[in-house]
Amino acid sequence: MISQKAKYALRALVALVRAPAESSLMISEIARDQKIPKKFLEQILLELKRHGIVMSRRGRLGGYVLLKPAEKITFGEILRLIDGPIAPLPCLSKIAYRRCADCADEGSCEIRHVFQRVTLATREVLDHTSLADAVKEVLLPEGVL
Amino acid sequence: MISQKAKYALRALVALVRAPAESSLMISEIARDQKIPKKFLEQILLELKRHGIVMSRRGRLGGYVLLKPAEKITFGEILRLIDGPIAPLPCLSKIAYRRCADCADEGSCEIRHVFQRVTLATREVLDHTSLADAVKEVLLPEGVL
DNA sequence: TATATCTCCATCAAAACGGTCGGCATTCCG
DNA sequence: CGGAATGCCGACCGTTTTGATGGAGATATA
Repeated sequence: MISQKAKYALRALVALVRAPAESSLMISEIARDQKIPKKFLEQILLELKRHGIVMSRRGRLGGYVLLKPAEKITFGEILRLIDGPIAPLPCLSKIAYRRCADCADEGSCEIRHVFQRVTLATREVLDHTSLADAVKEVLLPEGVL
Repeated sequence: MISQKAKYALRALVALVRAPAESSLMISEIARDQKIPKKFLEQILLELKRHGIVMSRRGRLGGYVLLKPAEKITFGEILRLIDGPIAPLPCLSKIAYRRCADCADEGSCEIRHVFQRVTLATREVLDHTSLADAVKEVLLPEGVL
């Protein structure tokens, strides 16, 4: 399961993608529309800002905008940023590799072997699906992809 | 990430698969060989027993044996049993479906749409890989599958 | 009967999760 | 210039989950 926080982050970003071009959205707008606790969303957007996903303006007429084109922001990127590694085992993670303390030899670890396949399949989807893709898909009739 | 507990469960089961036919393994043997905290393993095996995966004998010469052939025990089954749903969103789970409180319409939820693909890919691997498969794979040279 | 094993229940510390609060900094508008 | 609206930031907090550990009891063998 992905965290509630990650879900909120993705929903907020989708909202920004759907916003009229060049216009920004305020935390409170997104919070209201997406039913996200406002103060929690604040934290999330701040984190996304620190990682260069969005930018913000303060004061009256403040708000958030995407910093990169929606085509260049993948689900994998956001998920790693909020929830950490995508791989189901630390010894399979790209961004946070750690040996399993109890594992004698990774090459002959049956569990690793199986989850390696899971990891590849998952990454295939998450690292090749952008926010733009996600928004587009929903507009199309069922089963197009 | 799967839990440490699930990892232990899978390692213990693999150990049972690898054990000489018809012979049982004691908690303490498995714990020693697989470097799993003994008391924790005890709980895990008990849980597997309650779910009909293994059976046990008490007293001197006691121990655990698989209750089903290794070909019939999948990674998905064990994982669901120990860690709960495999799906990354509650609204995509087979065994514990729950609506997302904040989601107006599942059909038009961009996030759900993307993670649906992840879920299918993950299930494809986990529900079609048995303990027997896992043990076999490791014996074979790289890249056979 | 002595001993080794599984069983069962209770407890526990640490971390993660999902928020919430209050104050400060910046920007706009009148 | 002053006030209001907005984002920024750090601290805090209650609950649940995780990863165990401890101890007494049941059961089987020799």
